[in-house]
Amino acid sequence: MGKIRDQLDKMFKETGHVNAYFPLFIPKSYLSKEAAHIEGFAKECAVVTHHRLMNDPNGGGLIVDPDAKLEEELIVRPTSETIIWDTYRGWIHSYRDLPLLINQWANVVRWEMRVRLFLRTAEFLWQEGHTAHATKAEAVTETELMQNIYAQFAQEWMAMPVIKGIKTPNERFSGADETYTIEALMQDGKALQAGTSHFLGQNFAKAFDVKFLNENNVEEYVWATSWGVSTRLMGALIMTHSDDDGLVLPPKLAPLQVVIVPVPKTSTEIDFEVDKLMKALKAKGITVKYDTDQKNRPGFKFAEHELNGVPVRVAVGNRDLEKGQFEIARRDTKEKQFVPLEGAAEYIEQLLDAIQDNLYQTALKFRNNHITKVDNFEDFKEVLDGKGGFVAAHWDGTTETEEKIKELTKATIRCIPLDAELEDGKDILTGQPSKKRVLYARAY
RNA sequence: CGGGGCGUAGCGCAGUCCGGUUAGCGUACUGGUUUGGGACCAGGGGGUCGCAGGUUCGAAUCCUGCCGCCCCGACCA
Repeated sequence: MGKIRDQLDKMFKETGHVNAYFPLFIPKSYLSKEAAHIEGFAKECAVVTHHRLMNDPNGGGLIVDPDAKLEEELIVRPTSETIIWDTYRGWIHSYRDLPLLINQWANVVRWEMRVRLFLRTAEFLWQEGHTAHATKAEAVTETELMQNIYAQFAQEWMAMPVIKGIKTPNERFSGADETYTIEALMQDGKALQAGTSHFLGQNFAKAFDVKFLNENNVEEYVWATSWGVSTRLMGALIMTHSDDDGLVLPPKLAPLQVVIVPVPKTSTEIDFEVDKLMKALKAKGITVKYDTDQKNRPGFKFAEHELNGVPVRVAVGNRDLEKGQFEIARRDTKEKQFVPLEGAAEYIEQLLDAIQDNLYQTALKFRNNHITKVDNFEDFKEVLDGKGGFVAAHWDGTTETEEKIKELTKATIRCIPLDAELEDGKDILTGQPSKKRVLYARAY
């Protein structure tokens, strides 16, 4: 997560955003100010009702002190729009205060009924950007910019292809006018929403009365966006690349990029060559570890580092030294190559790039092979139950149809792709006319 | 809250149906020999068998109640 956070943070800052931190507790009254917003989150809020514990006079141990009830309950933030917009009211008065481009890294709580490691946990770390703009066009541009940054990060850093699209009204963020999404496909054929960017219109500005004077001295409500990705990305990373031998990490995000395993054990000659290689790698900014742990044998170490997804393994023993070479293995394909001692660092540098690229290409091929066009409901069900993945089908644009299909098949509309071609067709369920295909899938 | 499953050594498990030696195996631990794909030999320790009642000469095992965890359903990034 460290490298994920650092890189995203860098990309946010490069686009003019600054970090800030807002309170964990949100007074209940704030949350209720935006109607759609509270409707979406009310069912999954952790609520603070008391501020003190005491010893049970009947000997039952620690209990909540009934006399310490709060006048107004506090909600552990499920997201921070309300408390941030309440704050923005005091910060924004003039067009000169805009745009306001703030991001925060924070833990949030959504009291889910069912949790799933990495993908859906009651508490999770995420970043949430909250921006305020003078015009609608500028806010929409910001929303699209952040979707693009997420897509770029997913593809260039996580080696995970994503589809950029917008959500249907039904799947939209509570309180948004439009939700932009990046959708990924996991190896089991299920889709995963990997990041969202919301155009909030003036909904929160109106709910929290955030106005500014424009250049013509006319008072207007400000336009808003919010956008976020979470530790869910770690789940996405794991489920996109891993295999039966364990994790497979893209070199750009691997905490450890190269591990060197001495075999049979360390010796002065091996140490000498390894030291040279490590210096050369470090000079290139490559993270490397020399695994001199005496407890385990080389075979164990090989397996262990594969399990942990280390992209490149270098093995070196006396036999190699006699031949003046290292054995270099890549995690993604398991291929081994003997490489001369001189120039090994350059070889590894290129290999890391090759692995990064190969992971992306492999995932892209899989994803593209799992987008299936269907034109009737029978085929639709067959693809969902068999092949899985995204199903590109015509939709009549109504929430009723979307929900009916969800009820019948458990598939939801993941997004309306931004690059969807205009094409006359008929809704697979109702036969009503449709102008473009949307992507359905069973999703996490 | 409904349906299903599981609680036995630090961790992972067998034993429970059909009650009966001292409750066992793997791993971890210690020592030595090893080390080119998850080593071998030896050693010793480690347990209120989830909790509470009950049946019985005798309960990890049968009965009743309770507690905890996991999976599936309604929710969701």
